[in-house]
Amino acid sequence: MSSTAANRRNREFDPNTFLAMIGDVRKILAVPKKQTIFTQGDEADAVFYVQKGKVKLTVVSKTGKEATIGILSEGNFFGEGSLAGQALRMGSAAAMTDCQLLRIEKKAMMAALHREHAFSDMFVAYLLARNIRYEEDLVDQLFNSSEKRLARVLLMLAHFGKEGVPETVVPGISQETLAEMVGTTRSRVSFFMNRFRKLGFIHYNGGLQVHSSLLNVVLHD
Amino acid sequence: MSSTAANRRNREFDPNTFLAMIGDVRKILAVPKKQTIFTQGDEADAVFYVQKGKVKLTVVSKTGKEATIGILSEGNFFGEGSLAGQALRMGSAAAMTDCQLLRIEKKAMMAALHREHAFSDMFVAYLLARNIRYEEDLVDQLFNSSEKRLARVLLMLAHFGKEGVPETVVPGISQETLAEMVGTTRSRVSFFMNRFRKLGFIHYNGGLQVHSSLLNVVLHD
DNA sequence: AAAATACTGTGCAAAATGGCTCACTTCCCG
DNA sequence: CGGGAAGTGAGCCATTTTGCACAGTATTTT
Repeated sequence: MSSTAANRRNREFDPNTFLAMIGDVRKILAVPKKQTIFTQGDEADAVFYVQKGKVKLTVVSKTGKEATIGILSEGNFFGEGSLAGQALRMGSAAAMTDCQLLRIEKKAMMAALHREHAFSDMFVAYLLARNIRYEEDLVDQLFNSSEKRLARVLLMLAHFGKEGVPETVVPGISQETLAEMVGTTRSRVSFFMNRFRKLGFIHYNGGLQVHSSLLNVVLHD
Repeated sequence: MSSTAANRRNREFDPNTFLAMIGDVRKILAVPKKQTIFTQGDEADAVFYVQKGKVKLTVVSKTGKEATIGILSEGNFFGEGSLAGQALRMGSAAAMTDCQLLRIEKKAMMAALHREHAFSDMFVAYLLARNIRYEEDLVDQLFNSSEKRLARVLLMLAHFGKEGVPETVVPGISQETLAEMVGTTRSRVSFFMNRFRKLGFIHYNGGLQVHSSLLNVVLHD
């Protein structure tokens, strides 16, 4: 459902229109896989827009635990906290694949939001979609067991519905990362993944294949 | 921190300016305590703005469990999902106290967002603040035990920092509701509340008093 | 004021989860 | 190519959490 929103956005605003609205085209970053984009505690003075690739957002707690807040694909913003007055990054961002990012200075972003109706409309649409997504994640945490949460994360990572493809591979994502997204331990993820595999919900073929029947885990009592 | 953002908003946009921007002043609702504002599954064709009072947002799962997504005070919007294309309400909203609400038709809202820069800026600021709040809630769920989550919820409900008041009373909120917000069972809430009381972190005086020392529960390992 | 309805404090057994450890397997880098 | 680092599958046990159940205490309602 968040992919639906993303598609809607992409139809209306291709990256080029986008760049024109911001004005400064020189701030396109090519970030290689695994490279850090910003770190928790850094000064926050810019917003990023993913043009290509996948970005992982993480937070580290005072006790050293790590959580993964989200994995963003093209068409998404991150680091928007800076626009709301957060002076420091509340989390870290890193490239999971080679990425092409647009770095937008806070000032330029706010100016564009004032100036361009279309841009502002688009950003509002993005924020609404993001809100919905966060709300869903939160509800998921409040309602479901770690097993169901894992199933849901896997389904979302598989990009179901995109072009009607019945199943898709998730690029090398570790059980550790899955555990951080689900909010549980790696051993638990290992345990459930094997259960899913034995039940035929997922399949290893070089990469990881998620079968849509995994939905049953989420939907069933 | 979300109250900080709310204050900032209120300084810049008082309800009257607001009304002028929307145009139609006749849609102010007076909602008595406990009354339902909308129900999960209803058609979603309007956004609401809290001018006065407290509103509780809840979601019911397929298995009948209930979760409380948030308790909103004045200065907040709710039901914005409708603007993002959600045709049906994903949750329910009910008045916890007598409320004064502004009901804004989806069309009027979107028109105002197009037309008025100031209004659009304000709404973007609101959405950013809301995003931050959701992210914090999510991180809290991923990191902390139910005891710490309860402590955090109590602290937020107590509106700390508002005018430097060291402690505040939470109006009649049941353990059941707290459990729904924290994502645990009522018996667990009862257990922790008593622990907090014995440790002097909270206090019953007719209403519930939350002492700032409760912060220690959240901060300590 | 009596009856009906919430709400709260506890207790307990069953289930789920967290936190480790250890042995293997893969993958990447020098 | 070899070694080291990272990732995975399993098992074990202490805690935490759930899911009831019940009795006592407020609150409302009539």
